[in-house]
Amino acid sequence: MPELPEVETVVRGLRAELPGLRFVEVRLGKTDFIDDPIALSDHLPEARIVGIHRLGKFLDFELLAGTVPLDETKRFHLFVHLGMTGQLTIRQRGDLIAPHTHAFLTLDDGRELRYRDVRRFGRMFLVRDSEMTNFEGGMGREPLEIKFAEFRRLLGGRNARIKALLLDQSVLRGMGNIYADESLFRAGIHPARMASTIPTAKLAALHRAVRQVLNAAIRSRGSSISDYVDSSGKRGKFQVLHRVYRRYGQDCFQCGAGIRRMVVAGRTTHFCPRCQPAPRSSKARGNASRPGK
DNA sequence: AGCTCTTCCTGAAAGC
DNA sequence: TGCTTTCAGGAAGAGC
Repeated sequence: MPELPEVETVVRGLRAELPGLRFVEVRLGKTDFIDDPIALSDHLPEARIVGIHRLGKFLDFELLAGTVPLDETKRFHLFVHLGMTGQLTIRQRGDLIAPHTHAFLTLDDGRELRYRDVRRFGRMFLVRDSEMTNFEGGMGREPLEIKFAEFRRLLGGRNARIKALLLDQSVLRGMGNIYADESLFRAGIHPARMASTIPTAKLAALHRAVRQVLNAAIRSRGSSISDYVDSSGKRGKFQVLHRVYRRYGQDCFQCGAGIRRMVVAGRTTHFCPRCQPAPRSSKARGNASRPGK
């Protein structure tokens, strides 16, 4: 599923190809994942792509309006969230159309940007440039940029499970299930642990682990568990480097114990019971299951 | 404040 | 073999 490293990989791929080009035509299939399909059809044609950025798990296409100005500055943004199974790829106009492709944004060089999303958990919407500050203000901090002092301030005192906080996009933007589990393993912290009980040194280890895991995943061009592909349709490679995620029942690479899974924050959570011990005092509720039982 | 449950959606995998 | 059920999960909303 696309999280920060996957979205970053897609953004980098698109950024190498698209800036300077104009959209010329919009064709939409199913539109239930698009906030306002008519707005897309009205405003994207003739819009010029001036930049492509990542905000958390969102792709941000910075655009200059063509014939229909969205506001007086003519600058606006197309936001795309890939949800669970979203794919954004650049194709030639005549290329075979994969099933579940729901948006075709034709470019003035003859190619097209296609959005495919089997489960349609993704999202697409426009944001006025004047509303960007407000929009971004409602989001959490970038995990790769946040300094430890703020990391500790935002997470340290909270009476919530540490994994729930890592997944909360209004705290940190961009972490998902895979990288939350992988970061907690590398920091040696049990996912159900209450954040307020984590010693500063451990919290610092988590802050480091988050950056290390995300950067390593970006270098591997993301994790392809099910549908994820980059902007040219290629799968990522980081899934082979996962140490806990989806390794239920297999041996921990670090200590040999069996990797377990439990539900934390409503998500399937993988962890090593020996490398990430549950704190003795506060019972880490939720029953970790062992393979075979 | 923070938790669980539900909803959205489809295909793969498990169950019978 | 083939049909039915379960599961996966990002995010938002309901209800406790």
